[in-house]
Amino acid sequence: MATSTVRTPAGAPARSMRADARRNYDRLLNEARASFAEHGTDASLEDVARQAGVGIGTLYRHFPNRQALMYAVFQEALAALLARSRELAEGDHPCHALVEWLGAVVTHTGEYRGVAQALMSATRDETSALARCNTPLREAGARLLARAQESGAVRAEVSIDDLMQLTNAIALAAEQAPDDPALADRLLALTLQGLKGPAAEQG
Amino acid sequence: MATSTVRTPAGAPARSMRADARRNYDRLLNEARASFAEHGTDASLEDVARQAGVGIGTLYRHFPNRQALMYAVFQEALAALLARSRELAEGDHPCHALVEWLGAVVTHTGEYRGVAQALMSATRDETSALARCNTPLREAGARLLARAQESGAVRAEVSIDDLMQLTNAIALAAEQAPDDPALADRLLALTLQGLKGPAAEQG
DNA sequence: GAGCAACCGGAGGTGCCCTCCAGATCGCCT
DNA sequence: AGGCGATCTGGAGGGCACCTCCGGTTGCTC
Repeated sequence: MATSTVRTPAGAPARSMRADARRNYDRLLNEARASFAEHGTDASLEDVARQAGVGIGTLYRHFPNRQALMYAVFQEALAALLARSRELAEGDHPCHALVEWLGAVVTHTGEYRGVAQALMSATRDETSALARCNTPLREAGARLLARAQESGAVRAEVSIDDLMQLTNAIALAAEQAPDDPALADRLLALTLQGLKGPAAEQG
Repeated sequence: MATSTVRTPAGAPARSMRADARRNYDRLLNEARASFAEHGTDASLEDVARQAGVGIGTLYRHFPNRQALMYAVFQEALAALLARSRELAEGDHPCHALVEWLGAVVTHTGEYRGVAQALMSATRDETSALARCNTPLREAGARLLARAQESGAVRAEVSIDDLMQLTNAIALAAEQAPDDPALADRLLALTLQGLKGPAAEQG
């Protein structure tokens, strides 16, 4: 996966683009970012095109569907998350690292309302461009989880798929309650510690 | 809250309805139930009306918006959940009862794709008819949680709001992965037990 | 600067949402 | 029984968004 200086969002054109095309591509991407952040990922694509000063046909030329656009927008958040995972993988507190990274996932996902949902459904839909986001995320998470499990801090039965799915679910819950920004943290803490108290029955 | 033999879905007419009106109301409700189950709660309302053999205007007369229709459809599941909670509240295993009830919530929610999401956003939107679903659910959950906490099986800091939100989130995750029906159970189990293993660091 | 491939953009077909109101229908009342 | 008003019906219609398609335009190459 060659991540050169030029965006290569697996489906959007990367190699030598005509100057006007690149200009429009960038405008669209910027406008989509702003629009998704403000109105969520179900913002009107015609609005995005209009705001970008570009015809709707041009938008669809560059991004054949909404998912492709979301993928492109989500790219940099993805890169940041992968970088963070590498950073955390070198620290001394595997469990803490895992939880902190999951928190970062939730935060980044929450930047655009609707991304969590889209990522979740994309998990099982190979055809979606967004599915390509999930694989690297999953692998980054898997490394952190494995380390935490080796250290004994996390139970061995926990699977990375379940954990990522739950994290996405938490992100989704958090974005439904924008007036309670600490919700995500509390839910993650809940996940970490579980419900069980001192006198827990055995399940 | 008088639950007589006649449906009284708080917004849909209850008192003496003309015979033709009641007939259409019932047809619409049945068709909506089927349609939501098959296509999710974002099914076309015009389809619902068409399938019910009724004009679109009639649908909107009875259910001023999609939420009202969802509310009416979700009523019986809601009643079942409340009944189940009363049943479980009398058993001997408070923690087990709580978890089982949460499982039932996830199951019923999952019958209609989209309900989990709608319920979650309705939590913070008083104007929505669906918000009226949440309050009784929350209270039923609160009773079960309180009992589990009194018995010491569940940590005292856990709040019912967080727990319900997380449960909804799990329901949502589960409905995104229809090919893995056990996902919800695993995620609930994860919530119950937490990630922590034998040598957990303190968080 | 000529030619052509790449690109632009918006008209247009489709589908859905929701409103509105003229006409059909019901059921009470005499 | 039959009339009459309140109630209900249904679909036309305006608005919006999606996405496709293709005539016209632009940038790049030689």
